[in-house]
Amino acid sequence: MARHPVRAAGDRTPTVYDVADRASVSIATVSRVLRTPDAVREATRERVLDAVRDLGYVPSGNARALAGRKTGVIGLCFPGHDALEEEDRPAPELTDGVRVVDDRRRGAAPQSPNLYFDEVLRGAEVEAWRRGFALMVAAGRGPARDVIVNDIAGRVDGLAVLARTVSDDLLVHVARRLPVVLLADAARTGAEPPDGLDHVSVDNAAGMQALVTHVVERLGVRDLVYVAGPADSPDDAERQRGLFAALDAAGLDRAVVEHVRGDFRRDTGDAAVADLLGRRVPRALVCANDQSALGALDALRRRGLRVPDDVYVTGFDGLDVGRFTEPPLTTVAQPMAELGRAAVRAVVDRLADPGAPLLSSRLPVQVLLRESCPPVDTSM
Amino acid sequence: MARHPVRAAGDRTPTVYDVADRASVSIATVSRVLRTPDAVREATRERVLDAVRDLGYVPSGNARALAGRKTGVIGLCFPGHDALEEEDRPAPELTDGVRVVDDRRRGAAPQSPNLYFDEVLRGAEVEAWRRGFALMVAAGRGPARDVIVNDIAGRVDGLAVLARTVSDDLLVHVARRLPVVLLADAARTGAEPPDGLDHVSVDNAAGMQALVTHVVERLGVRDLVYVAGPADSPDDAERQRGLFAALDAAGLDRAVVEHVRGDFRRDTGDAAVADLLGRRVPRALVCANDQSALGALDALRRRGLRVPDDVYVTGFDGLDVGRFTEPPLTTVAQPMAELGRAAVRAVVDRLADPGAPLLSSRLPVQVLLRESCPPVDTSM
DNA sequence: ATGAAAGCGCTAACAA
DNA sequence: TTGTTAGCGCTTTCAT
Repeated sequence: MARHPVRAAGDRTPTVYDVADRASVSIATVSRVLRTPDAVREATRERVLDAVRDLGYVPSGNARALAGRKTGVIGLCFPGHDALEEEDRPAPELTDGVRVVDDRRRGAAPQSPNLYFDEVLRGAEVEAWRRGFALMVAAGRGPARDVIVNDIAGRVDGLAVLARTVSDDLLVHVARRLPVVLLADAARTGAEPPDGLDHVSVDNAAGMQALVTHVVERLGVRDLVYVAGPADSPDDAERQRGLFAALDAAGLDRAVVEHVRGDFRRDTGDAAVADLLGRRVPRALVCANDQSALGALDALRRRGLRVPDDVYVTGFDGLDVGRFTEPPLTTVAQPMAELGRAAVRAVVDRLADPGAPLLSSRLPVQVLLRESCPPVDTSM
Repeated sequence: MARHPVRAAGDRTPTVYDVADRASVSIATVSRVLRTPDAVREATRERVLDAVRDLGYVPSGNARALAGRKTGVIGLCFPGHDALEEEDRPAPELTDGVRVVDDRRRGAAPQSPNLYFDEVLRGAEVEAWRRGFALMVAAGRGPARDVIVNDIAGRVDGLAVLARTVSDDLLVHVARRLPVVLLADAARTGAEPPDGLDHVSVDNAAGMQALVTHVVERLGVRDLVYVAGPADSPDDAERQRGLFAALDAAGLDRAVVEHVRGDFRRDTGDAAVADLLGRRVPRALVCANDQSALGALDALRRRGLRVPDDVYVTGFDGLDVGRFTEPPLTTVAQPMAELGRAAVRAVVDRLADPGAPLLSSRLPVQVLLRESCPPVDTSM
């Protein structure tokens, strides 16, 4: 068994010139063999391919991109993965020991990593592959964010950026060089979104409106509490708009709805709700996202309240876990993977036709009625 | 509001030369301002920066990488996302309609996308960011796989590849050009893993052994069924090794264990188990992964069998959903994100010291005992 | 502190 | 069918 890396430390990585030499052809022919094989006589091609094999030649993507004026890469930037960025854990243990731990339920469930971005990323990856592009990702954290985005912008053909990842200024700056599409940029409070960019987002407001309409009109609930997200979240703002729209349409006073300010995380959903429940128990708890709803479910269970019999609970996002909770969680499913795909599609389209009119698409959402807030009132 | 993209269709993207012209300096100075700002007089620097701003200049990463002989990018290759690759769904609807659907539990749960890779990717991304690298991903599908990997290999400084993504030949080929680390390459059946590469994997065998030891020794189970994975899965092979090791150590005949061949997917776990249960009901169902275990849970519930009272069920992977099932799923948690981080770390280390001895590390796993197969027998 | 000039490894005319 | 030759946009000595 080898005791050292495949590549000897002193090896210079071979270039077209090396291959050309070894195959006794010009570098142009080497290039042709790789890019347009049919334009080369069979025998020559074989010789070149052999040389490639013998030398372990891998063409430099950078040189190729430079000469060809395109990279074949699309960049995807989104905010950092919160769960992992905070804890600065120790180096992993490399022991062979297997710990066996009692992990039965105790207290509130810890925050799980944000699955939202994972799915967007997955969708983007799939679409990029289909279109023959590679994908470069940067989940920005901290001040280095702008630097890295700028950096990435210089190595791709187009960029998809999730809202609020980087400053608008930077966005506009790089958009002068390459196509940029903005993802999930919900209605902003105050500032206008950067102009001149393609947008792809999800219809938060309509989804929440449909859900709440179901709750108040179909289930006849008059007493509900909204467990909000962070005050500065555009997503939350949009969802609240939908909430109010539904109330208005049903002729309900907005004041009937109490707001509990959460932060989209599971433990807060839990804490905020636990606090609220000490005072009063509404008929329905409409949560701004699934994580909070999961927290609420936990809090309710610990207080011995039954869902949906005593309280209806709804979430928003459509996380997979929602199908496995007890009871399964009613929610509004966002087409997250679809969002990623649509983003890549938008970039590629813009690349193909730089002059096309600006795109601003909203992907439809879906209300999934499950046991935590069922299609009809089954509590009687 | 703008009705056209920021970048006018005819704009040539500005280069160092344009910036240099506008700032009345040489291109060398422009480069210095960007790379080593302190080596430039303040006034000059300002002028250059202004020009950068005015022109919307973003340096070409490719040119930079070419001249600098390094890209600052690490590549990550893994097998395609199965869930999405199969269905070739229609273009998304762009209507504003919100569908409201009854999504209450009916029958087996559909397959959810493979969360395994998502987490590895997340870990890799975090570590890459920390080390100042960008990450380029390719989830290969189909025959184009090798092509794209080769392609990516040409545009990164190092590569992390999940086992079985591409042919060994290709792996060895590209490893001659840059550092390659192989991920989760479990013991193979037959062929030797490519030599001369760094390896990072997870201790499948030890994990399964610890889990089964618990089942047979602590819980005293003698009648168990193993719901296996695909016959060609090295992961499954390792887990089976662990299973047998535990049986041997407990003095149990391997023949007491019936194998049900599954394929790691939720619906098969369900189908295979449903079939089995028609014939006999063992005391414990040891599943090769969590997805199958989830399917098993479903099948058991539909037959009115109680977990853990009638049957113990265990999984393997440590997916987050396992904490929310009824009952919560006992499993072996793989440090998936850690795997991604370790991979990037290995690549970066190899880059730093090409001559270092080969790395072959196994990350420890953790047995999580939850209600589906608890620490002690509580059924009496 | 700044400039001139030589590449980095490849593609794409244009010639032959 | 194959070779010659300009760049692609940047970094980096080496001078000045």
